[in-house]
Amino acid sequence: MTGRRPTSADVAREAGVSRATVSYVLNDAPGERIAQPTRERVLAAAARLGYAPSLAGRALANGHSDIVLLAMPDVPSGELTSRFIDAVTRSLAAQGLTVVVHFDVPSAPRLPRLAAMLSVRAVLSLLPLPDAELAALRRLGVRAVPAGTESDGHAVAALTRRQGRMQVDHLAGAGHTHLAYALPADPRLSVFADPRHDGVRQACAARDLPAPVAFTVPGDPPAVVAAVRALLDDAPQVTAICAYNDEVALAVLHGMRELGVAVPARMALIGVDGIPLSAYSAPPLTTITVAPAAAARHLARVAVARLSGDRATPVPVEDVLHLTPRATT
Amino acid sequence: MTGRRPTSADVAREAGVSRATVSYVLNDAPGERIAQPTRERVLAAAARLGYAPSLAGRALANGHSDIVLLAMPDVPSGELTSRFIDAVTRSLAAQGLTVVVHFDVPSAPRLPRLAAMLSVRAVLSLLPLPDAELAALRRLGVRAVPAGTESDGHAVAALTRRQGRMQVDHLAGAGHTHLAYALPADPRLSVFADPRHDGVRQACAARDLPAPVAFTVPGDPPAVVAAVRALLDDAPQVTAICAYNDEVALAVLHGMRELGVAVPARMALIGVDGIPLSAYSAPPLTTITVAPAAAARHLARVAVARLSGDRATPVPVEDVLHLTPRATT
DNA sequence: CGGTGGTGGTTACGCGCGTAACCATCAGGG
DNA sequence: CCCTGATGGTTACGCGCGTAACCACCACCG
Repeated sequence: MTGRRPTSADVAREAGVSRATVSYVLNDAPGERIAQPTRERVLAAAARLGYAPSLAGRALANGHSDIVLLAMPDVPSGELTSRFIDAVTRSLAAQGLTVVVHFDVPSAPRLPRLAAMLSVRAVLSLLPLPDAELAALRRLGVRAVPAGTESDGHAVAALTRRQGRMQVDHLAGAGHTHLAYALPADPRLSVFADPRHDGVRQACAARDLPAPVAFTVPGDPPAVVAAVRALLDDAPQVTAICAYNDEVALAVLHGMRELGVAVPARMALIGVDGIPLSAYSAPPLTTITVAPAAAARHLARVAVARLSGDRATPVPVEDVLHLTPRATT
Repeated sequence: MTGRRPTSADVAREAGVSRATVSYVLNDAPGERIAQPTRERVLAAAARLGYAPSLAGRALANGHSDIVLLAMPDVPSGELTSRFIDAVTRSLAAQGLTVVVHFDVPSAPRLPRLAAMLSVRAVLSLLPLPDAELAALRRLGVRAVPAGTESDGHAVAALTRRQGRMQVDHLAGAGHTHLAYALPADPRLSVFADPRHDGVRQACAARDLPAPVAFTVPGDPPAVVAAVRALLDDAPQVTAICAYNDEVALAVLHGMRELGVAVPARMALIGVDGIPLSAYSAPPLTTITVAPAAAARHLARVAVARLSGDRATPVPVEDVLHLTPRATT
């Protein structure tokens, strides 16, 4: 009694039936052959004992568990990430699947090995998986479901590109023609920064504007000032900057302030994310605000839909992204 | 061959030995009874087949898996969180344990049930667990290992309190005697905000200063201005503010700017965290910088040490926290 | 030559579960 | 009265693994 968790045999004994009956009842067997009173006795006994089936036993018998492994890439994770995990967990739980998160830190068992060990039902991944891992997973008979690939409209990339286009739409609408794109220094962010850059380029091309001037914003304040000065010297025709995100934008803003550049008179600036601090800069930052809950729901829906094979009807983009005009444009 | 993953029986056949031998070799059985040439044949066969033991089978035989469930609280997670997960994963992997993360979102199977299903070795948790969950886990025979409790020096609380004390040390050292403490609005943050508040109070008491005036900083800009104005009106003697973290500090700074209050001349301000943006405000923010990697290692070490029952030798606090003096003090 | 003690394996079993195959009981029809 | 067909269960087996118990073999000693 003490410490040992109850097994289906305990439930069977308690209910006065065989173990098989317990199994049939608790799994709602398709060929329903158990009488109602018996069912109820079993359910009552299970409840009384606080019975929870052992995943190990079940996985062994079934050949696979009901675990879906969610592979998170090695990128700095923020609110969006945790909301995404939340949303995925929630919607898969509704299908009886349990989500377990694996952070792809350069340590720890590699993804395929862990997937094999857990006998997972599928591997879900927000970003495209490396080809090598994909192949290894397939070889193990594991369903790998990246939320899309670059070619067929990878969900994250699509959303990210869209943000870049919205930045350009706003700036071009205000009459700007020569734009720059401010990249973050952390190379791990390129999975997001590159598609956003693409979006900016595409939008410029669509409007017959010259290609945006790309420059990288370093991590420490003096270097930021130097980078901004270099941009002003090298590309004096630029009058507006699309920043990778609000953090980069606020760094650039700091550089402008240090150099005495008037914002937005001489240089307009727009970010992405709508972090709380974007409202508190001097001047407050214009940005493309992301509704994290809606974005996460959108991405989770795409991912989960691919799990069942079909394509999701995406959340309308207006619910996920919208322009927050403030004082830097 | 196609799709089916290899079992230890496959390895045994391949190596021309019995399954038991395979098991002994691969687990490095303590009473080493297998000859070296045989060992090597088995290891080679396992490698050739890409064998990975099934956790399900192993868990069933052992009565428990080698999984440690890391329970993450429902708090906004930042860089520290992911670094902590990384550090824990890394150090437990060294002990042959696999970390699996469960995000305590209000959906999804509750922690005790998931722990039972996975036959986990232990449940690790950064913050103290609710008593109800703790009891449920114990009843299931699962070792629950919160990284300390409030009473005996809970690791996160200790670190957090320390930050509050460091804030006061700096301000009092500069001659300030009447302090305020700026609380965040999000109630989920109280697990961190409260101990930090404690630290501030303790440090004030230790120096015979009056207790700090607490006030809450709301989420939207106009409300922030109002809150700051209220503080200035209600407690005009206050000359310095300890903010819960840099975000709160930057919000307060915005309020000061809007009200034309001179910082630091009329009001000094200090944050906690050392987020990148703290360097880019006008004026740049003085703060208690947290080295996220070191902090995560420290917390992970405490948690992992408790798993093996003993107490960790903590990382020297100077490696984790240090003062970054800038222009707001 | 019989016993004795290693050495290097093998055989046998059970962990908790799902499920195919089987069986007891009873009502109804020929 | 026997056979048939439901109905409502039960018994038996195997999933992949760890490990206790067992055994074949050989060297050595008395």
